[in-house]
Amino acid sequence: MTDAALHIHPTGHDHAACVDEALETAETLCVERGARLTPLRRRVLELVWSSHRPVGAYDILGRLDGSARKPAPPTVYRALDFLIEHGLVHRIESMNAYLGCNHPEQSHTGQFLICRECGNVTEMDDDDVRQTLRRKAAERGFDARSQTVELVGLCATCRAG
Amino acid sequence: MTDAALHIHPTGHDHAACVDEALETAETLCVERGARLTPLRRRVLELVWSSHRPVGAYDILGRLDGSARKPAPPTVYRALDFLIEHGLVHRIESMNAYLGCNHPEQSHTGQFLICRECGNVTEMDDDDVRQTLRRKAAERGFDARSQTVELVGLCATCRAG
DNA sequence: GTATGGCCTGATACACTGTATCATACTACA
DNA sequence: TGTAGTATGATACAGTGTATCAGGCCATAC
Ligand SMILES: [Zn+2]
Ligand SMILES: [Zn+2]
Ligand SMILES: [Zn+2]
Ligand SMILES: [Zn+2]
Repeated sequence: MTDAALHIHPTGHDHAACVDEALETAETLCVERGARLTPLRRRVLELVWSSHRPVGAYDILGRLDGSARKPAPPTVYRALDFLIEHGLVHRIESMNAYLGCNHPEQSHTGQFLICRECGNVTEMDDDDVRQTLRRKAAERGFDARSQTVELVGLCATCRAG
Repeated sequence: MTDAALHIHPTGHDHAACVDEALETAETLCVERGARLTPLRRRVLELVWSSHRPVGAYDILGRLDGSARKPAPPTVYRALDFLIEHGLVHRIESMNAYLGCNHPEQSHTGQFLICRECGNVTEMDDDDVRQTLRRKAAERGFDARSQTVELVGLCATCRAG
């Protein structure tokens, strides 16, 4: 599972540490909330975190295949639903794919920066942006309850390279 | 979709005028640009404009059926690609559906206010929002080239009603 | 200890969304 | 008229997501 293709993040950071931290945070959070991070859900979360690029549900499904049984689509989607509900994973709407969140403490919807070159996605989670959108919508009489913000462009690394 | 979402609230506006204007603007624009707004593309645009709610590709496909021949999916998707390319239609990523644009003069990507009650969607196209997002992304070294902004909430009418 | 109820997973089948590919028809222009 | 480019028809398939029912696991109550 240490597929090199999954670790092409150009910053050369220690991604194993990202995964470890994400899993540990998830454990802690679920204990606090009385939510059950079952082995399956934990495994799905780990697979979502296999890189900083969004992962498709069927990619996850395929990689779960290594286990004894061959799970079916609902298995993955249910696990993803759980993880999303607890803020551990975000869905990238424009890609039909899923991305791990690295600060799931408070539930939120971030803003996503999608690099069209390397495919990496980073989350902004900027409160100014959130408030600006809320206000601009309110000026038009619209009460915004959830926000989807996804920007496509070039990340710092790919601009430099 | 819930029953409520299927209900178009009675804003009482003359929607036939919306459609007429949209089609006329499209005609003009395509002539200016040397683009060919063929009967099929015009019909698809008309169907997208059948309401202020995003329309699915297969909904369009179904309604095209009234014609002599029964078109296939690629027919609709190609027409939609053309319309999107010319800014006449936007794709709502979070709904896998398509919405007519009422100011397609300059190509743009707007911000969409999606009412979860009535399903109507209005476009903001606010330059402050656009610039704020560009700037915030740039602060993180990210060069944003396109933006997807979709807010879900309650429209003015549904809040009042 | 057993029963009950809730939650999690397995499994089948299907619905919805979008694309690859090749063939045919139409348009514009030389 | 011939030809190149564009638009549509048609078939088949790929990718994404859900409905539904059945079985398994675990905690609490009796
Ligand atoms: Zn990492
Ligand atoms: Zn990049
Ligand atoms: Zn209207
Ligand atoms: Zn509404």
